Amino acid sequence: MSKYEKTCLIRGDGGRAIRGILDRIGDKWTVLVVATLHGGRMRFGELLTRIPGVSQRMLTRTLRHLERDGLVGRTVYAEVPPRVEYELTDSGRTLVEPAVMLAEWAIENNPGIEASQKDYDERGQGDSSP
Amino acid sequence: MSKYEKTCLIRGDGGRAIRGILDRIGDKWTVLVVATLHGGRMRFGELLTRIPGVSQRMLTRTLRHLERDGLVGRTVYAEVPPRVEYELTDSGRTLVEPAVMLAEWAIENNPGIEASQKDYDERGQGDSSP
DNA sequence: CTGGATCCCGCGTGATACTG
DNA sequence: CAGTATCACGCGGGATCCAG
Repeated sequence: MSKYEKTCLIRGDGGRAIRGILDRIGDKWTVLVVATLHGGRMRFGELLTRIPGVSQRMLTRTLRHLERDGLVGRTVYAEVPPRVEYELTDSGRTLVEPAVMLAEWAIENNPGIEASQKDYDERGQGDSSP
Repeated sequence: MSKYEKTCLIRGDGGRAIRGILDRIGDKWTVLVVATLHGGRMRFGELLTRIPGVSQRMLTRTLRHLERDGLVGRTVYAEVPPRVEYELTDSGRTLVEPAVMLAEWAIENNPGIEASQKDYDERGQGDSSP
């Protein structure tokens, strides 16, 4: 029995666990937030700046979800100009590793995948006309 | 510089690569299909049976996407009762490994995450009433 | 058996404006 | 600066019917 079959992604739960995680990190911003936060604790505005394209709303949502999951810690400073800082929890940090695995795979395979897509798309058009 | 910073998920592309992959495997069925297909080549109906809850439409869609990405191979047998078999390509197989990483993480951390969620949700309710 | 076509709903996502 | 509220849109994804 291989290592894969042991873990095998789908267990008795029909893949509930893995699906739960994928629902979480599969959304548009979670991974980028975690990745950015991996650089260290930082405040809301900084995240907003560092993550290109994210909206306030989405950043807030994502952070709340991560907080709820116990992957990100939130610290509010009772100051006149409000300051809130976020940081990965220990749990959150453990997520970075598998995420990096995936990222490495992604970076390595993206060219091939895009090529394959292009190939696939072109083939679909030019096969019926001689 | 740590290994993470080297790969760092967000590169010059602002996370395009990783986001591309996440868009792919982040959908509801891709990972389960890949995981199931990791058990060996099998036909459409078999996948439909093995993956609980997936609809015909979604299975077809997912397989098409994976095929387009070059992660899954599709073989059609010109028989009277149509038979189509799917199997992971070499590229597809390389995806299994990082996916398993994630799955292991998911299975290991799911309990903690769900506990954290429950905790978070309860805290939100009972803090204002003395 | 395989899988395309259609209809339909809910939710994720984003733009904008407002509050503390 | 941090966060919420509201609205509007598009797409994922399920059910169902039809075709080769």
